[in-house]
Amino acid sequence: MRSKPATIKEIAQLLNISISTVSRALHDHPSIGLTTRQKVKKLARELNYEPNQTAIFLQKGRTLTIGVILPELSEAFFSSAISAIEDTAYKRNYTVLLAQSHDDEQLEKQLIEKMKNHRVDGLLVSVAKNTSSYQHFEKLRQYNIPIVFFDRIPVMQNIHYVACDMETGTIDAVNYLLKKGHRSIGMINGPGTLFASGERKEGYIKAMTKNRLKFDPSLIVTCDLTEKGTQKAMDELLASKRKPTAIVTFNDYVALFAIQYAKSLKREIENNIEFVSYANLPLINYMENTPSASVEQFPYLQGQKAADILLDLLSHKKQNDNEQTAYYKIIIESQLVLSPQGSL
Amino acid sequence: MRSKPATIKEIAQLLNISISTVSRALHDHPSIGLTTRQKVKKLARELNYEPNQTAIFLQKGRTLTIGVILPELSEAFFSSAISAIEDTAYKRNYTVLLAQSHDDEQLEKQLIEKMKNHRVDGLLVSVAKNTSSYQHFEKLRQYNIPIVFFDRIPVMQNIHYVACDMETGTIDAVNYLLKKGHRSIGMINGPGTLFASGERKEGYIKAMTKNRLKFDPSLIVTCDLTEKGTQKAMDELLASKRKPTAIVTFNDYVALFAIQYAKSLKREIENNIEFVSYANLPLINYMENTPSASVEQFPYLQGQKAADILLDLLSHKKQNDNEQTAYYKIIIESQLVLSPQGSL
DNA sequence: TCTGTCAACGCAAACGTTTGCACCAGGCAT
DNA sequence: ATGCCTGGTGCAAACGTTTGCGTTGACAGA
Repeated sequence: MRSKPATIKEIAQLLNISISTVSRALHDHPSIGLTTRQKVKKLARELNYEPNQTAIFLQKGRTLTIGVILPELSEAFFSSAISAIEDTAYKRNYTVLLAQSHDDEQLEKQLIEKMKNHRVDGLLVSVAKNTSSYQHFEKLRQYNIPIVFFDRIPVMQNIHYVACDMETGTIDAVNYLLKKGHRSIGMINGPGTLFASGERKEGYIKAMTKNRLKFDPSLIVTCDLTEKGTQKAMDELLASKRKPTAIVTFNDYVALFAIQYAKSLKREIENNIEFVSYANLPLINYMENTPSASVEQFPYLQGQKAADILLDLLSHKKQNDNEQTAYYKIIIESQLVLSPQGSL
Repeated sequence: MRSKPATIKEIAQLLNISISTVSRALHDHPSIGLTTRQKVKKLARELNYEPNQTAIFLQKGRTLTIGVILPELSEAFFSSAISAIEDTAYKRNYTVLLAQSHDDEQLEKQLIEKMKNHRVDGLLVSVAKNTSSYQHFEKLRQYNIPIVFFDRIPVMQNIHYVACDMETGTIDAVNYLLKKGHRSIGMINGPGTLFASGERKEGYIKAMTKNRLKFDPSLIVTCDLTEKGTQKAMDELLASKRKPTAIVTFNDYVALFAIQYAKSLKREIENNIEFVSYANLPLINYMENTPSASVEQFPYLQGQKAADILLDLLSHKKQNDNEQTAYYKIIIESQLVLSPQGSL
């Protein structure tokens, strides 16, 4: 019947008491008499009263809202992460404000602004793949809006983040290939700007040296993660003196591009290259010509942890406020999983 | 340096002018002199002023925010839809508040409440699969918060929705198979409780009868969408008198299970069965042994349309306000798309 | 000189809450 | 009787904006 939601004010008028009394009654403030309290609550129920959050936000300076900015919602990895984030936020009575950067640095900056305007209490960010300057993140620090990064971590000091340690997974992956007899193992890595690229490289090198194998830099090439970029990377790799018989690729997409490209070359050798990748496609299990193993990155877990950290940060905010000393740096161990079909 | 964002008030004090002048200056109100306007804007830029949305919301009664409630974010269909929704909302300067119901009716109700408290301007909903009562939706009507449903539509009068018509797509699929010479076409359908199953069945029957072929009920089997269920369904189908040479499956997962199972049988005939499915896996393009065609449901388009409708509704709100007469009922025609690799 | 016009600006209410403080009656001890 | 506490309540400021209306001052026309 009513088109506008009931307000505390109306309740007060109807009951002939003051606004503050109503407010306190609804919050079970001890200084309100039992009878008034009950009267207020009763009427509130009848009027279907619901507090206007926007007013509360303005008054309290907190919105019970966290912003999430990530590159692409439709990517399996991120949709899984956002699912986790929403779940844990919901449990702590927070709501999530969503935005995707489409891997565009400019857009990412705008979104940060927007989130700030919306006065989110905190931010969860997986940075765009070609973001190179981090001022927009720094800026938020001045406003005391905590950020927790996940998966795609910027190269910054003093930040909270949760990421998956690709190094151990990579070591496992290389060891796995070595054990299968491969001696020349290539790697198609991501852009050097990504933290994740560094880890993969480190893992690769460590695994090689630990196995007393010499590390050939020409066996690691980078690419921009596009199909064309992958093909270029493959060309480089195949042109190297020590043609790799196995290749570790930056992610499943790159793996698929590379595999298709290798097949298109129609040469026996290229066709028999064994691939290992990093899991982000749920479907990999259903496919043929998949990488023979994948390094699992646990997107749901990452999202969950990141949200947990942020919410913890928010609930402890009063205490340490600006004297931020400790930074969360959660590392989830990646894990090598063999494809069901086994090797090629 | 400053921990709190600058306010309009501070600008006013620093410039020794009134708050209202600052506000108007920032909005290019004609009654403000050029010089003051420039002074204000300059200082605002220097102070890094950003309007506090929560205050504006309170004052204007609109939040420039839309809520989205859907069953499961990590499902490819929905993650694609939400991606579209976010994109179109962003273009119109809206932000999306996200929540997933996990197909739980109770949770869905709570989320609706929460969205209402957050004063979202409108709502986009894909209802939980076992939601049976719709009062929580009705209630919103009283508060004049428009809802647009998409994909999963409740059985209600006078609602806005956008959905995909599976029937035509199914007809196309069957016709396609008939044209390729198949005469015995099987169907592995979903549970009878799903609306979507009914549509598929209808389409199948219509296509058959329209082509003057008799409809053999034993060629339609249902399954619970699991791998085991699919295999059972396949067994039923293969045991039927008229062994199908082509099969339409409820979705891509079922198709993959069925294809793998068929291959495992290692018999020439089973191995040559042609499959057509309903697209929900983005990856199908990268795979071998895929269905030779898919009925596309356009999740991105559905999300986009639904968001468009909602935003239109919101922008025209003043005019018609409560005298809602016309309801958007958008049906997107599903469409048969052939796999890139062509048929098997 | 007076009136009217108009550009430029300020006042204050309003949006819905929360909360520190003041207030008042009644009861109790001194 | 005076003082003091205390349970119960109201006042009013504050959060940051927007906006209808009122107020200036200058300047043109008479």
